[in-house]
Amino acid sequence: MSSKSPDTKSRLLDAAVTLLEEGDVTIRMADVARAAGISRQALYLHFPTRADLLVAAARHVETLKGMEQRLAPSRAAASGLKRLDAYIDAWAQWQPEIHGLAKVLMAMLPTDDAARAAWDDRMRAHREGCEAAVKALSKDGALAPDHTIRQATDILWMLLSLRNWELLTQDCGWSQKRYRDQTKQMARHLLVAE
Amino acid sequence: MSSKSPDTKSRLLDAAVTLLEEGDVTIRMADVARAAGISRQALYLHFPTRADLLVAAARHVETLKGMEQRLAPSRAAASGLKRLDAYIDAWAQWQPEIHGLAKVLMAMLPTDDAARAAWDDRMRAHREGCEAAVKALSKDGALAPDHTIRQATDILWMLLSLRNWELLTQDCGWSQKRYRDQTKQMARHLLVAE
DNA sequence: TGTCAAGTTGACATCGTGACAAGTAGGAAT
DNA sequence: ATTCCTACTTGTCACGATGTCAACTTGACA
Repeated sequence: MSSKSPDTKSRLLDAAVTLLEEGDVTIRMADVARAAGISRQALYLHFPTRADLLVAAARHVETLKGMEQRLAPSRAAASGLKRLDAYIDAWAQWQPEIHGLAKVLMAMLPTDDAARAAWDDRMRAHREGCEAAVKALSKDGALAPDHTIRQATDILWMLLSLRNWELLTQDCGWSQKRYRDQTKQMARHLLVAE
Repeated sequence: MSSKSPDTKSRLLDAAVTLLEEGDVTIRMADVARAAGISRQALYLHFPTRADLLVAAARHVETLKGMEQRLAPSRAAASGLKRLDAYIDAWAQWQPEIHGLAKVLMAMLPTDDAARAAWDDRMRAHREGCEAAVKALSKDGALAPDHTIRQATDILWMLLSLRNWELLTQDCGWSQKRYRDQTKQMARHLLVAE
């Protein structure tokens, strides 16, 4: 599969991720190649299109930053409520780190199918996390009775969307801590039975 | 100000809006010109850049569809709660109509300053609507005590964001009615004192 | 020594934006 | 009747970014 030189490939991905994290939204193939110290043409040997590169970068950043480990506290939580809180903790910490990349990917969604696929893939993974939290609540009998599992998952997924994080922290100027605490509280109001 | 031929200009805007509503995301200057029945170059006489055109289209669509009138029921509402509901009604009806345009504009936000300005302008107007609803609630003593006006406005604004509408109706498959009713209910849970 | 993988340079096609120039049709001014 | 102006025409061109193609180099391995 991934022939070529593996370290060059990851050097390219690292370079892409770094540029994206710096907020370079108009990231060009030439930029990434230069940042990784190879020629623009060689970049095409590893990633045939710009979309391929960005999609790979999106996956790379997750393994790079150990998303799995961060979710461990949530999975291990004793109660549904704690699981929900722990998931929101992990997610709130995660969001600013992937913001640069997410912005670029989001901008590509309307026009680029590959970006759309990568995005949907990541969002589905996130949705599963939401669903697990909702199910844990339900198991405890803590889920508000006016919601099905499906519907509650929809709501939590919406509440925790990247866009909402962006809106509250960037546009409304909420601090990271405030985002986290308020979001937890909102999740409770929306999902948890009194 | 707007010299040239006024009817050509609005024909161009109509054409742009129509194309955008059809969901043509990769809308090109040539497409709009052709749809309006003039040459591509003439289009540049009216709108110097693509961003100018799209920004004008964004403003055009609001006057075209009478956003002002639709907000009348909200403004006239007798209680804070009714005002909130009426505002959500108007907004829920509005969102699908501007979705195509909003998608294109949103895609331009990261790179285009003019698009950013137009977007911020629209969002600020929307935010003022949210704030008015929150203030009406507060006046009735119906606002949940753990929120300032500012904070409650932030939350309502987030809840009613276009992205959330998109997420719930497109990705989660909620019907328009369900979006409306659920959103009303969520707004109550988040903002209204019990 | 020959071969293969990974990269190099350089030229090129394509597409959309936007600038620029020169020409034309029709109406209004004097 | 002529002149001027406005809105529009056609045509050309520069630019920037993506992606393709061909020919050459270099280092490792067998």
